[in-house]
Amino acid sequence: MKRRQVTIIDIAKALNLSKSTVSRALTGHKSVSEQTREAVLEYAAQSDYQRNMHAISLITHKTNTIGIIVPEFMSSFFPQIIMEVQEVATRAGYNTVICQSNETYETEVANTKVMLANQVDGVLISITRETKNFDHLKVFQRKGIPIVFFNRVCDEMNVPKVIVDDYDGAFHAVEHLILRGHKRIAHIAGPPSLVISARRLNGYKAALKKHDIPIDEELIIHYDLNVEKVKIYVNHLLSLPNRPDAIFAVNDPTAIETILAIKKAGLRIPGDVAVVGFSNDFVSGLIEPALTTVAQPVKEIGKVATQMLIDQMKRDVNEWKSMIKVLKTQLIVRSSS
Amino acid sequence: MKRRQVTIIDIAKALNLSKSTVSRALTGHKSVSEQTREAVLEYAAQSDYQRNMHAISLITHKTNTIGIIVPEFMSSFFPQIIMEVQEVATRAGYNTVICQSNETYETEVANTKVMLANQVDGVLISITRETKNFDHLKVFQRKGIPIVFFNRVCDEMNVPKVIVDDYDGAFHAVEHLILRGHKRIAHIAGPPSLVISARRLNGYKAALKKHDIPIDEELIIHYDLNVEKVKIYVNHLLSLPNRPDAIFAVNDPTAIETILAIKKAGLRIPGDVAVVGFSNDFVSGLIEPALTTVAQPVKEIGKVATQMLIDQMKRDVNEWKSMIKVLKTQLIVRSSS
DNA sequence: CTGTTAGCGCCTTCAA
DNA sequence: TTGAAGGCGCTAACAG
Repeated sequence: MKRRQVTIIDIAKALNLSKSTVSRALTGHKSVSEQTREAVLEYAAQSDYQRNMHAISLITHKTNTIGIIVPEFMSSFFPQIIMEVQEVATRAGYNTVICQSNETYETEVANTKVMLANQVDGVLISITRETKNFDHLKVFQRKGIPIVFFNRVCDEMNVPKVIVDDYDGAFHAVEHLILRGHKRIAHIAGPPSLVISARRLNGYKAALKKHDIPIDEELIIHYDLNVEKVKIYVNHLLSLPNRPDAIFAVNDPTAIETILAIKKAGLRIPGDVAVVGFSNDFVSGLIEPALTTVAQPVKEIGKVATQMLIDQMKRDVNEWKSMIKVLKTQLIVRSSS
Repeated sequence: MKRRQVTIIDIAKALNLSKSTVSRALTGHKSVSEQTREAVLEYAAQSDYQRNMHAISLITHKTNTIGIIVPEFMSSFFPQIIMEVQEVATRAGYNTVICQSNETYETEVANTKVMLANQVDGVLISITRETKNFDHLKVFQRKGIPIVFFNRVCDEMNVPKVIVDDYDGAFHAVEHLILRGHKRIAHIAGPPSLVISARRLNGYKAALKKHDIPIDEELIIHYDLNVEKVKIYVNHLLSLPNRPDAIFAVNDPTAIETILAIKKAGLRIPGDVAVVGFSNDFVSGLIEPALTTVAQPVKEIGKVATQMLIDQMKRDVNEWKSMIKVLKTQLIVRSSS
C-alpha cells in the first residue's frame, strides 16, 4: 500500500536543485536555464514522474476538467456528441470526465456529486427524462461552476443551452408525410414534461394545421420513452377502426420499435403505414426498411456546447452569458416513408 | 473567478468549534458528541459544503476512483459493459471515470496520463486495435496502481484479465454453419496482432478441420477493422469463381456491413450466402435479416472485471494476483444463417 | 536565473 | 470528547 510517488522534491534532491526551480522547469516557465530545464525534464520522464493534480488543484482551485453528464449510452446519439466534446475540449487543454445518469434522477444527482467532489471546472449536461427538480444543478451555479445544457435542457435555469429546432424538425417530418399523401398521421410522443417532446408535438400539430388536417387526439400517444411499451401503442393504433396511415415517432428508438411492431402485424411499410423518426441514430440506416428520420447535427451540438462552456469558464461569474443556441435539423428521407 | 468554497474552517468558525472536531464529525468518527456531529452535518448540508477530494487525496494517496478506458462508444458493446462496471463500482463505494481511446494508440496514451494525473486507484482497460506497445500501461504497475484488462487484453502483462472464450465461440459459430450444410465458409478476420482476432481465427479453422473441410487461405481475409472497407472484401469474395456460401465475420459491425454488401449484390441471405457475426450488438437483432451471432456475456464481463479490480486494489502490491477469467459465449441463431 | 517562504483544505498524530 | 500542530505535493509571491 505504500504507493509512494515521485515528487518534485525527489527530482530536486537528485539534481541538486531547489524545489521551485524544478517546479518552474516542469511548468515551462521561461526563467529557467535551458540546461536545468532539460535535466529536470529528462529525469522526470525516466522516473515516471507525474504532476500531482490534486496538489495543484488545491492551490489553483482549478482542475482543467470538464464534466459531461448524459442520460444514456445505448443509442449512438450521446456517444457521438461525447466524442466531439472530447475533441474540442482536448484541443483547448481540458480533460473530460464522463458520467451517465442511466435516465434516472437519482443517478443524475449522484453524478453531480462526483463532479462536485472532483471539482470540475465546468459541466455539460443533458438531463434524464425523469428530472423535474433542478436543485442539484443549481448548486453548480452557486459555486461559480458554469453549466451548459444541450438537447435535454432545463427551462428554469438561466444558463447557456444548445438545442436543435425540434419544432421545425417535427414540422418538416410531418409535412413530408402529408406531401406523400398521408392523411391520418399518428404521433407517438414523449412525456409532456420533457421540453423536446413538447416541441416536437407542437411541430406535428402545426404541420397538420397548415394542411388543414384535423388534429385527432386519439392519434397522439404520450409515453415515458420506455421503448418496451411501444409495441402496445402501435398495436392499439393499428387496431383503430380508422387506422393511421403513418406514424411519426418522437425519436428513433421509438420509431424502430414501431417498425418492428408494424411488420409483426403483417402490414407493409410504407405501403400500409409509413414511419418517420427523429435523431438519425446509427441503426436507422441499417434496419429494413431504412428509417426516414430527422437528423440532428451531433458534431455541431458537441462543438458548440463545449465552446460555450469554455467561453463561460473563462468569464468571471458576474459576466456569465445565458444565450440559447438553436441548431437546424435535416430531414433524411429513406424507405420507411 | 473568486470561486471560494465552503471549508471546514468556515464551519468551525460558524459553530465555534475546532477544525479537527468538524473534520471528525464529517468523517463519521465515533469520538464526537452526538450533538456536535448533528450541528456540523446540518450546517454542512445547508451551506453546500463539499469535502475537497483533492485535499483528501493529497493526504491519503487515494481517490476512491476507478478509471475505465475503452476503445469506442459506437457499438453497444462497451457502453453495456461500462454500465455494469458503474453499477458494481458504485455499490462498492467507488466513482468511475471513463475515457475512450477512439481506437487510437495515441489517444490511449493520453488517456492513461489523465488517469495518472487524477490518481485513480485502479484501471479497467480494453486496448485499441492499434496498441502494440504497452509501456504506458506498465507505468500503472510500477506505481502500484492495479490494472485489469477485459476483452482486448495485453498478453505480455501479468495482471488479471477477463476474456470470453473466443476460440470456442468462433468454433461453434462455424460448426453451426457447417451443420446447416455450408461447405465454403469464408472468414473476415481482424488484424493478426489482436489476440481476440487470432483466437477467433483459430476457432474457425478448428471447426473446419473437425469436419474435414479443407482450409482455403483464399477465403480468409485479414483487415484492420475499419468497417468502411468491408464491402470491398465482400465483393471480392462474391466474385470468386467458386464463391463462398457463408461468411463468418470477426465481429458484428463487420457482419452488418457484410450483410449490406451481399444484399446490394442482389444475393439472398442465407439462401445464397449465410452470415454469422460475433458480439451480439444491439443492432444485430434489428437488421434484416436478423444476424446470427455469438453473444458475449457483457454484464458478466463488467461485473467480474470490476470485482477483480476491487479485490486487487484491496491487496498489497506484493500480493497481487494475475488470474485470467474466461467466460463462455452463447450462439444466438437468427435468420441470417 | 535561482532559492526561500507561506500556504491551498484536510487528516492525523499528540496532548489536554 | 476536544484542541493544536504538522504535513500531504505543489505553486506563488518574495527575495537574492
